Amino acid sequence: MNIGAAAERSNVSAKAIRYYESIGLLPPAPRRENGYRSYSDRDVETLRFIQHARSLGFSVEHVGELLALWRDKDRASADVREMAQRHVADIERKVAELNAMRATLQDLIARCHGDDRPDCPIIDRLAEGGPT
Amino acid sequence: MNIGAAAERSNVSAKAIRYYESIGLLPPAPRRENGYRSYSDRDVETLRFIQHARSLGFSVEHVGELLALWRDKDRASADVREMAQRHVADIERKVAELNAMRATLQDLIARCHGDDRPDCPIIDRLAEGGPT
DNA sequence: CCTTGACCTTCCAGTCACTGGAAGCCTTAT
DNA sequence: ATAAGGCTTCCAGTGACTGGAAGGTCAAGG
Repeated sequence: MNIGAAAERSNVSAKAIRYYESIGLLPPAPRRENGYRSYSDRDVETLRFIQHARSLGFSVEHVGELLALWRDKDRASADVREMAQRHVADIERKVAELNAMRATLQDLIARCHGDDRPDCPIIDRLAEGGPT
Repeated sequence: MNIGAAAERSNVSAKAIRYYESIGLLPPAPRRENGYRSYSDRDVETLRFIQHARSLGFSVEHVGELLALWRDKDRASADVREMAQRHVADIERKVAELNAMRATLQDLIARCHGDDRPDCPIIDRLAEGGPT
């Protein structure tokens, strides 16, 4: 099948597939006589794997490691688990960071009357920076 | 004061200050005879404002709008408040997305024995994609 | 006077994970 | 014959910087 069909079936854009090939995440696809890339059902499975891993927030680099583990039938599940745990820790750090921002902003919003007067604790906080 | 001192006092790197100037977030700093940029205490306040807004997660573009509101003594606090609210909504979307990833991953992790056997629901889920 | 080191200047490249678009070839249908 | 659509490559751009190279400036020390 051509790249467009593989893209549709895997939910990975043709652009992205070429990109993955260019950075070595995927091996170069075999070419037809006309130069078109040719994909098998197996390749589509790989693309789906990538898509799922990406949608869980794994970086492309980590997806490469997950692919290697997937292909390694002798892998230790502990290795996969550890990667997932590290990634969860990463996500939790980001969530904590975002929640801290949200809390600060919501506090400021609550104290801003939000009418046509210029007085505004949000701007004040940005200007002063100290504990308002 | 030179860019290094302004950077130190504002907690914005010299590189970033030049970058902000290059994209028009800051007006071009006046130059000394030797070509060095010269900053006033007022400029440092502006840089601090930027730093605080950035650390609350506002994009550089939005920081520009916040700066404009800060400088506009006739602003309506409602405008500031609305920007902050939009930003909070944005943060909440991201948090929700991250939490969905985290939940899925934690579920998979819980069901992965994580020893030296290869069997692993995490890899299975990535490969199958369907509800495991 | 000269050097050393710490500044400062500009500009280019790289990050991450793609997307958009241009220019051009291939295939299929009308 | 031509039009539409898919394929190819390559270049540029995104956001918000950071790192580094090449070179000018300045103050202190030998």
